[in-house]
Amino acid sequence: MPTPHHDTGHTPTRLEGRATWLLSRAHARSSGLLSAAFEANGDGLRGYHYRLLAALQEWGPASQADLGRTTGIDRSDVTAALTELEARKLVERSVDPDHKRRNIVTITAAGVVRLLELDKVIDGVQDEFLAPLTAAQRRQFIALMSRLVDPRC
Amino acid sequence: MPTPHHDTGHTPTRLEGRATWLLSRAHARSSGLLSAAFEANGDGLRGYHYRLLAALQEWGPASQADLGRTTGIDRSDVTAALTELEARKLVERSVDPDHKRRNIVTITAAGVVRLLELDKVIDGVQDEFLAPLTAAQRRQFIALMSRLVDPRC
DNA sequence: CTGATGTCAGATAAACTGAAATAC
DNA sequence: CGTATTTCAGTTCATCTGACATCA
Repeated sequence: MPTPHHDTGHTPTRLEGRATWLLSRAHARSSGLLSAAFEANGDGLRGYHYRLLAALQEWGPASQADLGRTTGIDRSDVTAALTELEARKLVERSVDPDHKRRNIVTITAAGVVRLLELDKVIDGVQDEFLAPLTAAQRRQFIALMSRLVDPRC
Repeated sequence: MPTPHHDTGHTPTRLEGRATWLLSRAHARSSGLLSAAFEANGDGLRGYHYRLLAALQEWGPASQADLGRTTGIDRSDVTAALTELEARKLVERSVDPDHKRRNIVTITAAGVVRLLELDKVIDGVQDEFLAPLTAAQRRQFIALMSRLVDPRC
C-alpha cells in the first residue's frame, strides 16, 4: 500500500482529481460490463449496433449520414455496422428517391423486438454500473454528463 | 431533423437517458482532446505513460504489478508502457533484492520534469472538456465519478 | 504445489483518417 | 465547380486474454 503523502488523507491527488482519468476508468468499467452483457446475450451485436437501432426507433428512418450525426458514430463505421444489422434483418436500406446517393434506413419489426431485448440488457448493466450512487446522484450524474456531451443542456 | 416524438420536447429518450451511452460519448470527446494534446505536445507519450508517471510520483517507487493495480492498467500493458518510458529515461527499473522476480520502478528527475509539463497539458484539456459546467458542477462531477470508479467514496 | 510476477503474442471495440465513386 | 453521401482500407488507443517462465 504505497501512501507517502497520507498526512492530509483527502488531498485530491493528481490522478484522482482529474476528470480525464476518472472518465477513462469509469468508461472502461462501463464498457467492460456492457460488452460482457452483449456477449452473454447472443449474436455478435455490440455498442454500435444498439446505438443505431435505438436511434432508428427513437427518431424514425434516417439517412446514414444523419445516423452518424445523431449517434456520434463515424459515417464509415455506420456503414459497416448497418451492413451487419441488415444481414440479421434488423434494419433495411432503401435508396432515397429524392436523392439517389442517399440511403434511407428503417428498423424492421424484428429489429424493434431485438432492441427491446437489448434495452433490458443495457438497463441491467446501467443498474450495476450506477450501483454506488443513490437515485438522486444518478439523476445528477446523468444531467452533468448530458451537459458535457451536449453543452446546450 | 428527425424528431417524431417532440410533443413533450424533454422526454428522456432512450439513448440520451442512458449513462452507458453518455459515458461513451463523453469519453470519446475527452480522449479525443487528450490524444490531440499529447500529439501536439511532443514525443509519442500517451495516456498510459502519463498515468504511470503520475502514479510513480504520487505514490513513490512501486513494482509493476502494484502500478497495474493502482492505475487500472493491465500488467502486460504496464510492461510495454514502462519499456517506452525507460527508453526515454523517464523511469528506471531495478530488481527488488528481496524478491528477484519483482522490479522496482522509479521515476527519474527527467521523468518528474516531463510529468509537470504533461500536467499542464492535461489541465488544459480538462478545462476545455469541463467548460460547459460551473465550478460547483465540476466538483460534483468529479465526486460522482470518483464514487463510480471506487465505491469506497 | 500454489500463487504472484514480468513478459510476449495476439484479439477486440471504439474511434478516426484518407481516399474514392456517386449524386446533387 | 463544390458539397454531401456512401463505401473501403487502414490505423490508433485502450483494454483484455492466454500463455509462459520465474521465483517466493
